[in-house]
Amino acid sequence: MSSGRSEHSGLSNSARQGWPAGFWDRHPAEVAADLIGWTVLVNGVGGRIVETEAYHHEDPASHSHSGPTPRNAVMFGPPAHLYVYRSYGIHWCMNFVCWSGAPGGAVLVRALEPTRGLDVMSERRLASDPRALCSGPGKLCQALAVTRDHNGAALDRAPFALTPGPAAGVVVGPRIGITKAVDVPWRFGEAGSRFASRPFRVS
DNA sequence: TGCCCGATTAACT
DNA sequence: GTTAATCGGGCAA
Repeated sequence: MSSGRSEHSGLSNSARQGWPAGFWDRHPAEVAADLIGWTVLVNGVGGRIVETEAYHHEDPASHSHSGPTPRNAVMFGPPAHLYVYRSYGIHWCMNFVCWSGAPGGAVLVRALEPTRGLDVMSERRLASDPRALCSGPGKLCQALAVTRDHNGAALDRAPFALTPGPAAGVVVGPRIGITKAVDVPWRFGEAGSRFASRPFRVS
């Protein structure tokens, strides 16, 4: 990777990335839905986002619900940055911070359709089936080698690249693995994708 | 300081 | 369907 960018074009970083103006300054559920179909790469390795979940500062299930702490501080910082946390003492999970009139919003990236660096991801995951590489928040962080070191990183700067792309359609459902606000339909996925962590209920 | 529990995963029965 | 692995955050004592 590493092309010679960073010229003084007068464009913001987000404009160079092709992000729509104000994209991140919305409710996390809107951002989460619109991120379906986009491509996220870390050092050139990654794929299309096919599953996301939204978390909001007033949402009991969100890490940001009780206000800023050392762990979730990034959620209260600028949008389009990465919030990475340890899950069950074993896995890493990554979120994209967004803004919704108040700080504390984020989108959990739950699954990717692998498109770049399949060989590297297979080595990291010790799995060859493409559907086993990024079909879960812990799995995709392992496949992309995302760890606490990336907490607070900007999405428009190396090693990250996040670019818009089309989705076949977006399906919605309740979030997974939480015990509070279990009925809020803030899980989003690409319709018909075989790379989700779990299937969406067909409506 | 100690205890409980979690935005998970893989390997079981 | 059930469960162990594993550890840091949050809260009670």
